[in-house]
Amino acid sequence: MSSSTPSPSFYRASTYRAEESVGYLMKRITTSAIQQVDRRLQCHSLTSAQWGPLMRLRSAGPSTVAELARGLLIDAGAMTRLLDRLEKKNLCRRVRSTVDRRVVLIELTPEGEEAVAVVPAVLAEVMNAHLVGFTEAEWRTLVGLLRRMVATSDALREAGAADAVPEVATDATTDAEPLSR
Amino acid sequence: MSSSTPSPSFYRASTYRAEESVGYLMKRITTSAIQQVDRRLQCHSLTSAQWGPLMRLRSAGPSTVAELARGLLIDAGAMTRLLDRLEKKNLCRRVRSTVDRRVVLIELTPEGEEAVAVVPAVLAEVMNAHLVGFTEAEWRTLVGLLRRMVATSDALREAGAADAVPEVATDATTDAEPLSR
DNA sequence: AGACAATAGTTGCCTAGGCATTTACTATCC
DNA sequence: GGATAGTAAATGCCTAGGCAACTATTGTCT
Repeated sequence: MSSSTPSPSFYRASTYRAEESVGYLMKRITTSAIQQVDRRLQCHSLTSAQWGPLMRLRSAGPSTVAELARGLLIDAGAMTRLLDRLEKKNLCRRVRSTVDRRVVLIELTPEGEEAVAVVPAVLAEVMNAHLVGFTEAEWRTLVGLLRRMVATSDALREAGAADAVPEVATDATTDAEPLSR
Repeated sequence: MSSSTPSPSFYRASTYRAEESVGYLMKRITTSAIQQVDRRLQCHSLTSAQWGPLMRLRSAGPSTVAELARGLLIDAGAMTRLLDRLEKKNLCRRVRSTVDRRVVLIELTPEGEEAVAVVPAVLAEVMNAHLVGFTEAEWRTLVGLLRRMVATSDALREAGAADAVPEVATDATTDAEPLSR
């Protein structure tokens, strides 16, 4: 492995400025979006973290804790506690699997289905509001560029996971280590 | 107020899918970037939240708690506690202002300056790594689009703050005396 | 001068996420 | 068939952010 394209040099340590960083810009945008969504959902007593699992359960049906955590990019432990809060609010429930008694299936309650029903409209509204002034072509361009970055980040993660394996892995046969640790 | 351009309809409630949402895509990218930065800075015992204030202090010099919080898009209370941790690690120090005894100026310690020195290189490296495959033109396009979204989100926030003021607001005599702030 | 509002910072209470460890259960290997 | 490794979920300890209440200080207005 590690035969990847070299990184570009758009940013350099000596000239790095947050205002030009795509990371900082994205942080500002996502902060705003989360805030707007929160504001619209607080009357439904849903927080920014809580509609995620509910939406996922709605579209994919009953799922395990691990599946939800992976899909929402959070830790399994955090997911357990998030589900505790949702279950306390009676929006979802845990059902122990009978075939493999380790796994817990999470499913929406009727109240959960009702609560999550308003979410897609809110998300669409907030996203659209942040894209005021964009043409459809510009929007598609943006989505395309972001998708490429997501793919790159996935590749980065895989590469990192590979060299994070302290076992057998690569003992002395690593011909190139681009960014290891 | 409220004479703004109507929002586009790129997203609709009935067809909303996370995979096409710029919000979800940005979340995935920023999650990855934060993770990568954390990994590279953990040997310097700096977390993803902690290099922010240090960088800001480095480039802008001693600042107040409120300035830091605003620049880093976090709550003032959270900033107080973050500074507690940084001060405990001896990376910055609080100095009570003599002209206005309410304000606390935060300044880097020598250890803080040393610790933050490596940060720009890490940020540049991680950003570049996420932009593998991008031409410079594509990168500039992306930054341009993101900047427009940031401007839109700022406008959204202002508008929201405006209608969130239930008080005096526009009484009829407000335009007469713009005196002090 | 004294009442008043505004501001800067802090603190308490809540949700939230990361990481390491633990517990229960399952699969595998000899 | 029994030790062992692996897996799913949960738990403890940490950092972290939002919001509301509070304290101390400053500015303003009459």
